Amino acid sequence: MPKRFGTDPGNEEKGHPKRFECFKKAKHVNLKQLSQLLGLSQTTVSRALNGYPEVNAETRQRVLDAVRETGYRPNRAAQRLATGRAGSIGLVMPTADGIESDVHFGEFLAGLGDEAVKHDFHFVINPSHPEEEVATCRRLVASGNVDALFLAYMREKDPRIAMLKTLKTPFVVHGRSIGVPTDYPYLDIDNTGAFYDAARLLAQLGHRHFALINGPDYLAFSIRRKKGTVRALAEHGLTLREECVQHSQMTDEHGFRAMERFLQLETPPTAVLCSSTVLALGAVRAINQAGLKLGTDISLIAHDDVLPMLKPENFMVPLTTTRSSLRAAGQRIARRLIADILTLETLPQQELWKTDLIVRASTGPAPAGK
Amino acid sequence: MPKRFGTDPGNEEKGHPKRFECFKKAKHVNLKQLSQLLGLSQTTVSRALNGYPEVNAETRQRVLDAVRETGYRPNRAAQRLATGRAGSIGLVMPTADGIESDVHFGEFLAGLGDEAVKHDFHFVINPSHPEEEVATCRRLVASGNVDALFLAYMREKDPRIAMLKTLKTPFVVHGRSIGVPTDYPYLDIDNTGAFYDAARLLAQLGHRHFALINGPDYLAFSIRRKKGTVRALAEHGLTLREECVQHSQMTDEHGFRAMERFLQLETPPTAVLCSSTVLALGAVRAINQAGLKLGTDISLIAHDDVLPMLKPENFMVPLTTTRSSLRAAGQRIARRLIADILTLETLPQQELWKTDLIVRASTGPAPAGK
DNA sequence: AAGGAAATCCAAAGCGCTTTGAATTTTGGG
DNA sequence: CCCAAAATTCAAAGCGCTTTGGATTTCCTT
Repeated sequence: MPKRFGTDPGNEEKGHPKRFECFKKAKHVNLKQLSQLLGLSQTTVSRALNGYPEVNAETRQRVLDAVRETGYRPNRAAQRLATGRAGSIGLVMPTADGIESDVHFGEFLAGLGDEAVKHDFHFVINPSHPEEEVATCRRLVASGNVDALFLAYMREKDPRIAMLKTLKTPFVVHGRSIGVPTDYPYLDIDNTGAFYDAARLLAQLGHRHFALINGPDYLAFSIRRKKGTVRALAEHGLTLREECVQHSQMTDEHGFRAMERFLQLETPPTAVLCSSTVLALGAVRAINQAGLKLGTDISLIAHDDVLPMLKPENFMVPLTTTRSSLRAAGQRIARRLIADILTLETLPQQELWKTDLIVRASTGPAPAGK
Repeated sequence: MPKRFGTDPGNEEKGHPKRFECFKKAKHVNLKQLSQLLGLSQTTVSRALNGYPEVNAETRQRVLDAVRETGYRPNRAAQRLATGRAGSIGLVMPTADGIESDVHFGEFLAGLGDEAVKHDFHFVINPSHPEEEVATCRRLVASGNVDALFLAYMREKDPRIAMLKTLKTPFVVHGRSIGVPTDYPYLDIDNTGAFYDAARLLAQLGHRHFALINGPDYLAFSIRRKKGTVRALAEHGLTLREECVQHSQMTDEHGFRAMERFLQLETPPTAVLCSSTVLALGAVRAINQAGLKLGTDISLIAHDDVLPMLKPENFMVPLTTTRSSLRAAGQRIARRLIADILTLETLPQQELWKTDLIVRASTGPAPAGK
């Protein structure tokens, strides 16, 4: 039971506002006070601040200066009420047994937060079983608590996209679906290209037997990475054997088991691609355990999301990687989402980031005779 | 530059509200409409909904029924403006090179979100270098964008607590600091007890040489876990050798290296405690690599935060663990935080959760003669 | 120098909710 | 049956911002 407030302390100010302003450690100035201070109307000040054109340049400058001096910050709740915008972005966090509430998510989130906090944007974090993602999205939008949505963990023919397009809520997708028109706003990295480049490098180094330790097979990025790999191999007259492909959560353990399995094959691979440095961790372990020398007996390239806690250069044998910062992607998406909200123009923007291929010690020429 | 709206579509409703209400797929009912519908004043309806006592029981029921029928949901922005409460909770996310924006954080966050979304609470996620945490907290509170703070990653004599106590913003700490009065609201698990229990079990099984693979040495939970271990050993006339203690980020790699190092000692430990299943992953790997048999040659107990992606029962040799769900902690803290905000009573509540000690196959009697 | 367009600026009306201060109805004791 | 106290209910005043619809001024054209 909420209890009633006593007399609102704010009322006591009424008598001698000036006095109290000194005491109450700069109790936030509000628009009214600011405009009085400037001898302008609230309208004009508001417009000056929000970049409307019908304000004299000089006046605007005066306002801006005053803002700096007084430390004025508009009350977000009031803005939200007046504009009808919620000032926050929603994100559905997949979460269930065996589903990746993983390292990668945290890193990405840090990027989002980084940017959002600069603009006083909030988050509504809505954990959801992957099965119910569509419903959760819809509910989130309907709640009116968010004015933009962030989507990730795209699948093939992901139903969320079509659904979101019917609503008028802006959204940005991290990744791209497959098999649906790509006319929605997204930010993705060139997964196909990354693994194409990586595989090609290894092929050029003479490797003929490849393996791929990938993410879950239902996620779009996994599919693309495989495609890139296959394509590069094809160009060298090589194929990727199905028994040399692993699809699973990107944990160390899965990396380990996959590699272990590969090494027991009749003709084990000498070149391995990993979808994450986390997977690589396990794979390298298996390689060591088998007594093989990374970079000599077997080459490995991993995709590096630039997780601060797992740096490829710190591996015993530094890892060759395709690199793209997950955090940077988070920042960028937050920026776009916020821009969308503020301008109200949902330009279906698409961005595809190239990855860097960074050669370190884990890659070398194919061992002779293999 | 924000562009001006056209004529507000909402205005068109004015003429024939009834008509449009049918079209605009149940455009949210607001308090005014609801009260008219009931033939009551907004005041009364508002009070009925917020649990104020001066409302007739029958009237309240009528209101509640109407809410159910109309699907009325108060506009949060308006509430925030009227009450001055922000309806959101702030969290400072430590993030820097080598700092754990780790798995554990994501899991905890899922718990927070789970609960918060039920009450329409938002988050303000503020990444910050650990060095600047105090300043970030202060700024976050000053921004007026949050009305409660969540703190984690407690250190010894953590300065944030004293700071927060001077502010009037409610907060809940996940964990407990050390060396400062514990008169603040916290939720912690009994780390000392957990590791005491674990170490005692191993001692009872005849183990005499112990090792501890712990989290960062500056974090309170690490300190407590070590203390619990030492205490249990002392009761059995044993000591924990300094060279058998590892403090580091809780990654697989650190677990591996630590274990590797231990096994090279003159007298290697036969009993190992790990602060996380993630660490255990690495440790187990090192054990296998050394050709030792887990549960026979060497026993291991890990603390299990119940990460969905790393279940102790799925290890090759299922892990004996001390268990406490991180996600449950997140939920509980969110609940408390929200309660604090709504009732405005900052009762300095303390909770200390006991952990479960679950015996699986990774523990066994000390090998003979060791 | 007059008239109209363009440039600026303003008063006031909300946005949807909470809370105050007072009115109205019930209830209970004498 | 009357009156004060208790129980209910209400009208109206904000909360701080945005936006509409004018008002006022300035600047050009002819």
